[in-house]
Amino acid sequence: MELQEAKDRFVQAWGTLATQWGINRTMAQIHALLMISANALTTEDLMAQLQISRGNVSMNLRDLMDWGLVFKELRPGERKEYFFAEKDAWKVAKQVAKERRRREIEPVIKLLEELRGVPVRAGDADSETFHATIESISRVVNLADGALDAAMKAEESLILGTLIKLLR
Amino acid sequence: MELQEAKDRFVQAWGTLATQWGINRTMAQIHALLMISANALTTEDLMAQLQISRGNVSMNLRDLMDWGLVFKELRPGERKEYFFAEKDAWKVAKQVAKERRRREIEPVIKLLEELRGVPVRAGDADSETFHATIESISRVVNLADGALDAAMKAEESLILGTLIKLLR
DNA sequence: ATTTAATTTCAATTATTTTTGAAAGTACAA
DNA sequence: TTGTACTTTCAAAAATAATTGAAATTAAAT
Repeated sequence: MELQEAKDRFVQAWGTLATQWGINRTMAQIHALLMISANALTTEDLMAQLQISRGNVSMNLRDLMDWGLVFKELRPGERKEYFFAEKDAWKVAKQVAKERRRREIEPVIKLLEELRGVPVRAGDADSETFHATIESISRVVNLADGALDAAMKAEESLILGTLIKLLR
Repeated sequence: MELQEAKDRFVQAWGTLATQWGINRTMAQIHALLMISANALTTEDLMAQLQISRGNVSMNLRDLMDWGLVFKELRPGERKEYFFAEKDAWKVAKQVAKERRRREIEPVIKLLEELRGVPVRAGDADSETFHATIESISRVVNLADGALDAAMKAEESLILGTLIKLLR
């Protein structure tokens, strides 16, 4: 396989995977392309390589920067902006975990806290099931939240070591 | 808050969360409703409570059964089918992890293996970056794959214990 | 065998999300 | 200050995903 073909396959596959996880295909493709590029790229480069419009590149780059996955580089004497991505996948995973935790898990934890406060009516099967399920979900969500927090703070090697212990 | 209001809020919130994770809103709502219902529900119940069509219920129930999250109950002497969900959130999480791993992670691992096989051209910065990034992603994806596998096999208490160790 | 009570399927519709492209905005240079 | 080279914005269009509803299908009861 040629390098160019390999790159294309990677960018394509990453875009497809992203849609299955609620992430915009183009955003994932831009990110993938920046991750495998040795040099920072311009808007023009991204437009040409992914065959997409200027506006699309601009908006998705902004989102990627909001997610803390892509950065802007300004070169002295040049007007146009260059973009590059963090290439260490462990750092990327930690950043994604951090953002999803903040944006999605935290609001859910708040809702679950509220729902746990709804009074149980003893003898009412529906009320009891509701409570038991909310409690069960709370436990797991808090567990996941703690796991993400731990992973965010941990080194990759520490997680790996822990895993090996878990697996044997 | 009334029980009915609490249930509605939960079903609604779960549907919204689902869309952020690439899961169909209605599928998540049906699942949520079955999780907090003491009794198995019929297609009619789901249609009425979620205000959706028969076809929609039918298709999403099939998907939920494919995911191993919802089951069918046949009552002697009754023609219609009753549906219920696993209510233990830890078991649900394990099942989801198992399915996503099978459906999504495994194909990615296969692709990454292939891309790792593409020969590096020493001195070519783009080729070297491509390789380094693919290697880095492979490490993290395999780590996540192992973590999911471990979590699938582990008891909740074991994960919790491990987490506490990680956190201190 | 026929009727009946249900479920499933899928083409057409509707809703949602993404993308475009051109106008507006920004800011550097002359 | 005007022009130039770029970036951002956003209403409209296009693409994609979800939903409907009625016909087809299934299978239990008569």
